Amino acid sequence: MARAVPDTHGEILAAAARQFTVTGYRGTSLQDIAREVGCSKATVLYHFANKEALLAELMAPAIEVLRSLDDQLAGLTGAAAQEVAAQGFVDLAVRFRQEIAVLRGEFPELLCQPAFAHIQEISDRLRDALAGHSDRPGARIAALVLLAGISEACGEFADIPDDELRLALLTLARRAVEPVDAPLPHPPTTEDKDS
Amino acid sequence: MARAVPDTHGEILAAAARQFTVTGYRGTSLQDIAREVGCSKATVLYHFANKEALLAELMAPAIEVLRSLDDQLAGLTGAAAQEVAAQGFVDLAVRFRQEIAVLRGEFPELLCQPAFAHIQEISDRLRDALAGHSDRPGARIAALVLLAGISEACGEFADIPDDELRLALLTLARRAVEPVDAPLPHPPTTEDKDS
DNA sequence: CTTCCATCTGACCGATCGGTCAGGGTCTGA
DNA sequence: TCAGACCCTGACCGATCGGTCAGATGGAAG
Repeated sequence: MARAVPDTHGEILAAAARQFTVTGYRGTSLQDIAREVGCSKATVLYHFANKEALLAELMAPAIEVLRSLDDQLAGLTGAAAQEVAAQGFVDLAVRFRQEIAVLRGEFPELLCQPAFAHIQEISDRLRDALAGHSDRPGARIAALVLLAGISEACGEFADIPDDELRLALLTLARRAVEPVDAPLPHPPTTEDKDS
Repeated sequence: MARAVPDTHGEILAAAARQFTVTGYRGTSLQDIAREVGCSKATVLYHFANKEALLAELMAPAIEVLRSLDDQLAGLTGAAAQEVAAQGFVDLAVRFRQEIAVLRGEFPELLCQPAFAHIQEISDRLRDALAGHSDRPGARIAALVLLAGISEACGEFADIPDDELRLALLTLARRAVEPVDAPLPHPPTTEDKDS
């Protein structure tokens, strides 16, 4: 009753997020987004400088969290780094299921855009942390498979509640990560003080 | 041996494979492929009916192997299904690193093309087998993360020899798969006899 | 020589892309 | 009443896309 304030800006953002996850960034045209919102393509470009700016605003919160995770990771090594990386990334992936799914496959090209500067380096560090900073191929491979798999997968479980998905992914990550430093079967209760 | 037979057909195929893995199917134009081969765009379309036919011929061997894996999987249950699915898919992913990387992210749209009929159902069955045919969310999630992760990742390890990559991925898969109710009745892998 | 056929090409097509632009409504505050 | 900010639009632009087509080239067969 009060007022039907349109909030076209937000509607465009939401429609873009929906379409990007289905058809991908490249595969979604501004026309498609405008059609879903019910406005003209020119309106989309009135609210956003260009298509890239739309994507950047869409991804901003997720990128912010990724950056702070990167800060947390700085200085950590070994099993501690693995645990923080796993927890942090699973949290991030679950919270931003849609946003992360947007990047699906178009990662390499999208990373060239200035809005995503340094994202490549950050995810490289994240992968390195998840591998326990080991250079063993097995550890590196496991880390990459986990990161890619979680990213790819969590967009497809829209029906599973956040908590359940987070728990399942974290359990999986802990099981899948290649144990570092001490491949012995005894429980890893001791945190390493040096490396 | 000094034969200067051009084999333009094969060169186009190889160039397309290379470019698709880097820029994706949608992101690669026929012009791009022609430029790399050193011929005209019309030549590409002389050798292939259209862009989709090029992709189809590129993926045919991988799809054939995927189909036969699907046949092997029929009738298997529990841990046996998990093991066969893991081994089969890791083999396939390593052998067809490039081909699989092509589909990167564009899976949902590409699957609509007639050349890829039933691929969706086959990979659903594969995922189900890897989950030990369990309907527990944890098992389903682990299976999807593994399939997606392995697909995504193995294209990035061009520097690692097949054998090493296969072993690392298989070890990871066995570690990451959620164990089904019934453990393996006998020590796993009486393998090492396969060709 | 002529004929034939496989190969290859430049010119061209319609469609669609992201993006620009001038201008038309609508609301508000002076 | 009017100026100006805000929101929105149709028409249009150049570029590029996948794809078509008539014709040039060159080697083998007759």
